[in-house]
Amino acid sequence: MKLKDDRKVTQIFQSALKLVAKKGLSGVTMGDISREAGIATGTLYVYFKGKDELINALFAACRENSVQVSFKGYNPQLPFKPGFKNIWLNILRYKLQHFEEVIFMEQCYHSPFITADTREKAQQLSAPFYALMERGQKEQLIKQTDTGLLLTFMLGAMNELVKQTHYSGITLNRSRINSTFDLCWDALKA
Amino acid sequence: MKLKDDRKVTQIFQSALKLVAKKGLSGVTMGDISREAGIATGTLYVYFKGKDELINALFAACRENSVQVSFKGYNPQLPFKPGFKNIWLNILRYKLQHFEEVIFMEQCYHSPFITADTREKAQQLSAPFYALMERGQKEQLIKQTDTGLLLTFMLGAMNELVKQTHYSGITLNRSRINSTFDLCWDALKA
DNA sequence: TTTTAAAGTGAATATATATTCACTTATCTT
DNA sequence: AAGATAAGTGAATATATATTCACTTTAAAA
Repeated sequence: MKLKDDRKVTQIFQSALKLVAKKGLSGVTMGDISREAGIATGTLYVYFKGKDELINALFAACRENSVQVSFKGYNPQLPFKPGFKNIWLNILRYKLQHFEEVIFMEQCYHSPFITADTREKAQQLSAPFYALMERGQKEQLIKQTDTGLLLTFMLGAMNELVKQTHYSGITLNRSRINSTFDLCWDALKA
Repeated sequence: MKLKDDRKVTQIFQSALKLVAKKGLSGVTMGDISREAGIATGTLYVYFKGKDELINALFAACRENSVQVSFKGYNPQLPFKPGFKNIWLNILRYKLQHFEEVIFMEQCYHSPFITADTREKAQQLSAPFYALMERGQKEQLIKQTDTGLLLTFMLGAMNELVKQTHYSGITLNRSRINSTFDLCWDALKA
């Protein structure tokens, strides 16, 4: 028999992301999403039990995807700084290319949609980032401050940078990206 | 005859902030707000034309207040770094003490509630911050990078730090605050 | 090709939420 | 104290939104 189409889920997700980035979580209805995705409202309920499940699934998917992409090409054998920059660039590129996800995740953080379970699973995916900072600290390259604080500082700054870049319409060229990296590195370096 | 009570507006604002921080903008209803404020739903409409106006007014009030507090005690005659740290501390303290506003502002940024006009007026209040960074650059103390970028970096990092602090339940003691300042300063300094 | 079951539909329904309004209460003025 | 006006109320109404379901379409299996 016919099978649920993965591409359709992607399409639903894309539509939801686009709308949330434009109108915020509070401004998006199931009707909006289905219209944007070019499907009937009822079809959303074929794929998801309801709005809550849709939002939670999208949240989880974004998180998994972004973490997975972040460590692409990272080789722990290589020296710390280039490895760190590699990951930093992966994160930045991902956020720039998936601006809508940045906004969506931010909006979700304080919404009643995201369940404790979803939140917890997302948090668990942070482990590799903590490990990275700890390595930098062991090698005396990174400040001996609470790793949670360092990560939050870095990722918070990056998020806001991505937003500013998006709104100002500036395209980050290589030199601009490098000077942005220097801001981060100078902050974190021991 | 009787006058609309300023304290009641404050009470409404406080209730809205508290609820938005807990449930997100999408999860808060006019009924919730009135219940939390201990008044009838109809009373909200004595003070505000509707939900939109309430949210916009709150947004503007938060923004004005935070900017005003930021420059408290700043004396441009004094050297840059202590003046900068003074402002930085003002901002951090404000955000820590008004955590709910941090969340509210973040949630609002991509909501359909905030009008272009409100947004513009908020943006105009940023001028003193830009001027501050420009001064630092003139004195060769701050990196010669786009001031918007520098500010975004700093404020984004601070926001996220405040959130992390809040969730982890850690109280920032003096030494912890200082090391956090060092992260910011090291990032920005020339 | 026919059969079968899942995928897809969208108008109808249920639910949640904003807003109104006829009325009550509080406060100021004379 | 009486009259006048604004503030406050909350049930009733209007509106927006999520969700359902009887039905149609599609595609795999027989």
